[in-house]
Amino acid sequence: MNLVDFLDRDAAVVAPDLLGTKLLVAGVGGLIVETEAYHPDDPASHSFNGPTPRNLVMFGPAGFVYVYRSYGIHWCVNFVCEKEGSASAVLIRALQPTHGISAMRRRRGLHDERALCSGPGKLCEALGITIKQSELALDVSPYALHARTEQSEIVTGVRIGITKAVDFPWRYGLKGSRFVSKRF
DNA sequence: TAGGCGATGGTCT
DNA sequence: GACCATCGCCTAC
Repeated sequence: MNLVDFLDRDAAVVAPDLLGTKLLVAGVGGLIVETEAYHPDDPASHSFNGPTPRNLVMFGPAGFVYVYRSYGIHWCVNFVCEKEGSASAVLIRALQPTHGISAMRRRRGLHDERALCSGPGKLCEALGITIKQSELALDVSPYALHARTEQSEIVTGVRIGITKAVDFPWRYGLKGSRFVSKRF
């Protein structure tokens, strides 16, 4: 697929469309089972208050990766979407591990496969994503994103862990997946 | 299974 | 100096 065309759309369209695609970082990763959309005019979005050194990549073209530190401890990874008007992105919240599971277990210090990537901070640790992997293109090594092979049923819900615009249903998950961070 | 809470540091005001 | 797009451990049931 053409990655830039795929991502250069409304975040609320891209987010559910990403479910079932395969994200790999240096060969380690799995199927995306949970995402959240963040809109340009969304008070909960990092881009809402305009560009800063941290979020600048969100104001660039679609197809790039935005990594930030959350709660001073964790890393979270976003895909930059269309920039029409301002900036938008999709937060990747959970993966179903398929590739490099032994490497993920080593990084996470965990055996339970379900807990390896069931949250934005967890999947970054499992895939080895830090600020060093921010502002890189998604279609260039070490990143790779592969189109899904079959259409999947999608469930929606309210976003998690935010304090603003809490009632927009911009959280998307693969129906019935055991690998999401919280049940819908 | 569900809810409370401490750890911890970059970013912005 | 305050704010957090979290996690994991601990309780209570």
